[in-house]
Amino acid sequence: MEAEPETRLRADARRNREQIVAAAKQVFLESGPDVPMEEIARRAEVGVGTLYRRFPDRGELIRAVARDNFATVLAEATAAATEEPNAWAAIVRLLSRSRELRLSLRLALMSPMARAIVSGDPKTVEFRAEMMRVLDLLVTKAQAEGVLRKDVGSGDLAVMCRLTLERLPLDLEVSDDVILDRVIGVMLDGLRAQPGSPLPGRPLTSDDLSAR
Amino acid sequence: MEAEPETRLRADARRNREQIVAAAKQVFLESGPDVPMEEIARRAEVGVGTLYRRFPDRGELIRAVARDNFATVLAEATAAATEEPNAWAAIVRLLSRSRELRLSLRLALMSPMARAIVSGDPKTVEFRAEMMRVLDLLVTKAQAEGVLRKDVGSGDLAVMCRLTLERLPLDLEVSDDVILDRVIGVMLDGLRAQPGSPLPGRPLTSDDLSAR
Amino acid sequence: MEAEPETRLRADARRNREQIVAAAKQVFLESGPDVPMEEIARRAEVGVGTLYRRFPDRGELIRAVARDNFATVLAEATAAATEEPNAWAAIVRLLSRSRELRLSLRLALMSPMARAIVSGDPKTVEFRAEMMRVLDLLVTKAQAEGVLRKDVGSGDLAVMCRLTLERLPLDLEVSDDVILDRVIGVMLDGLRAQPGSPLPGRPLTSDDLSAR
Amino acid sequence: MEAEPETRLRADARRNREQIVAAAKQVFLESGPDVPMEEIARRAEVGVGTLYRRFPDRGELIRAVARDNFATVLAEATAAATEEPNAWAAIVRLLSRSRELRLSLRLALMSPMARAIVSGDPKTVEFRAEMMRVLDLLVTKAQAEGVLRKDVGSGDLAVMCRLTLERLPLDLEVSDDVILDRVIGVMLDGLRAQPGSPLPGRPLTSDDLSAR
DNA sequence: CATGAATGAGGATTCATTCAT
DNA sequence: CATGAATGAATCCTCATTCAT
Repeated sequence: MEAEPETRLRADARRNREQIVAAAKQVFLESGPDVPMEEIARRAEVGVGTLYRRFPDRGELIRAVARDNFATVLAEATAAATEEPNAWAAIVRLLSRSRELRLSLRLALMSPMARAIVSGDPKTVEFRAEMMRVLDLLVTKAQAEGVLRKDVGSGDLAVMCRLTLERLPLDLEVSDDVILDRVIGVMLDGLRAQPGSPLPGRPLTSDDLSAR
Repeated sequence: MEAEPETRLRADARRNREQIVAAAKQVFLESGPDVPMEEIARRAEVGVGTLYRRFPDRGELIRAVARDNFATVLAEATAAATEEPNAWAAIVRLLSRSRELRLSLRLALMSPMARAIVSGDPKTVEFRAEMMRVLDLLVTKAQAEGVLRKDVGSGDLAVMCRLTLERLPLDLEVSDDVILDRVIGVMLDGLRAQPGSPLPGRPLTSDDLSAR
Repeated sequence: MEAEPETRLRADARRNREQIVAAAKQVFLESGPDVPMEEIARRAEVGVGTLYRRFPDRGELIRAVARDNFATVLAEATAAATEEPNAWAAIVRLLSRSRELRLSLRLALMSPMARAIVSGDPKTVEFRAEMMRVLDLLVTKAQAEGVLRKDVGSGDLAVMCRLTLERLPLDLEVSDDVILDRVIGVMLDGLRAQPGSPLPGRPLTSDDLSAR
Repeated sequence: MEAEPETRLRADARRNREQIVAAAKQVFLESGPDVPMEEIARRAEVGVGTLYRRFPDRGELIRAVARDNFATVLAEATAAATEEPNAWAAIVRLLSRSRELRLSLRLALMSPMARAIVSGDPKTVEFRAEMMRVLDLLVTKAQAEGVLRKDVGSGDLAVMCRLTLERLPLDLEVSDDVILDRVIGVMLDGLRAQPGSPLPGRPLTSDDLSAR
């Protein structure tokens, strides 16, 4: 799903690049986006030099990891929209299954620095646009199906997805997944078309989430 | 609401301490928990030396900021429980008003390092215990009132509070607050005692959230 | 002769600063302007940190050394102009005695990088202006005295001074000083008002040497 | 004028070698002898690998560039001695025309490191010997012609040539060439057999300039 | 007791050189 | 043989922490 960057690389160089991104993702998750580059290189079983040849600075690496995640998230969203029998099922799957995505976007959440880097990336904008396109569709359809309450928009849905990506602060007895699944359950119930209390404001659209 | 540490300090020393914690909170929020100590000192209009006299190392400072936040959060929770006419109203207020707390606990969420430091602090355990005590009470009462669905526990409520503390990643057109208020609305509807779909697992209790 | 930078520094800090500049001058001369900062720090008997506190980067240090040299050169020029009985004698002394200055300005001659840094410094401009002021005076007076040929200007003199600052490439049997004194002798003879062949172009003035 | 090294190389290999030396000369001049090898390779439109095949290390490359310059300088000196009608004319041409050589030897002047490498090269010794042979001849003849003052030797002449190779520090309004031509004019006048003041010491011979 | 200087370990980054393709 | 990738040592620079003033 990635595009041009690694278009023509010698076979081994490409493999290296992938190893590095994978290692970085892992290490960032474990220890935050400030881990020594050397640590990342070690995990990727590469010399620091190689890492730097591929990613001129930490920012570039962060961007690469983020893009990689975007691709995964988008793929899952598209799959849900495509494979599920109806839109509501897709939404349920998206929120629930995003458990598998939880590991991903957390990167951008960590340090303000990382946040800034990712936000500044044009690819981020692209990703967001595509993601919202998918969500828009789902929301419209699910509302037509009569299952989704009318006063929510794709923007609201996006925010809920985002929230479930959160890493809960501590090592708990119960796993993050179990816990979040319950919260998601509550949210899904809250999303159902029912007498429920009206939400403040108006449905958030994809436009509401455009940066700035 | 702070406790013993600064029990007996000369007036000016106490003022220093407070300035430092305030500056640290601010700076941590802006630039993450890795900002140079010197930066914090500058903001607090103190020399680094003074900062170090008060907080022997960065960890101590992070702990102090966290404790300060705990105090605030707890105060708000207690106030809600006390002042609202019924438990459900208190819960609504807690979730909604936590908007005012949003700025607070984010600290612990930033770097894995900060997380570790805060978790390791006995005060954190104390805080959590007290907080859960309040929530337990609210949940029980609200369920007795017949408004809160029976299959949620104080643990579930805690997690939802926590989620609303999240800083959304980007500068959006619509403010974080507005957005989160809508999600909270959905959650509250989902929390109502209604035919809604059963949640997975069993109600989370305060014990389920004990660390480790 | 240096001005504000070290205006109010604690006694020891000031001493450190001076030690560093002295060490840097020495080391730059020995090994060029690319020597490891650590080497300079070692020579100055300071930690690298201290060096960096005083001179945020290598450029700043180079600038400081250059300014220090400017002061020395200017002092010598002024002294020559003041103390010698007539302008010709001052010129002779300037060219000959610049032997003592030889060690100095070589810095700027070394790497293109160093050159760039020094040229970009406003203090360099100031220095040059003052220096040319002195030379202008000397040239005018010496020509009035009838000793200096009429077709040279202060610019020409400046260039000759500059050339004598050159470090001769190799370790020779005969010292650089002896050798250069002879060249200077030839130049001085060539500068005398005499039938000698006319020089190409017109006398170089201080303006001709203005940068750009 | 180069000798054995590339005696038998395939035509394209030789071309490569020449491109590299040319690029290196250019780049050294622009940015000093510490430019990344990769930069040189790029300019020569070769891979680093190729560069390293030809010149096992940076020193070797510097040496090659220096030797190349030596050849040029020597050729010019010989031409002057041969083609000019008399020795004085040859000397004048040598000093003046060395304008064309100015670009050359500056290399050795840059960093102490480069200096060391070049000095250590046996070819440098050879070059110097040949050069001094030519100068010796010129000096003797020019003195016999009665034009050159008696108290200078070939060593003095060599030093003057060297000085005119200097790059003047800054971007001036007037070009380096014009300026240096005037200084050379002064020197030439000073070199004329005339009552001028006696030079210090004794004429420098080629021996005086032997290294060490 | 406050201050800001000094220290030095640690992490980022570059680049000479080697080596697989 | 040419190429460009990989390596890692060397150097820059920052910042937590200590200590003299």
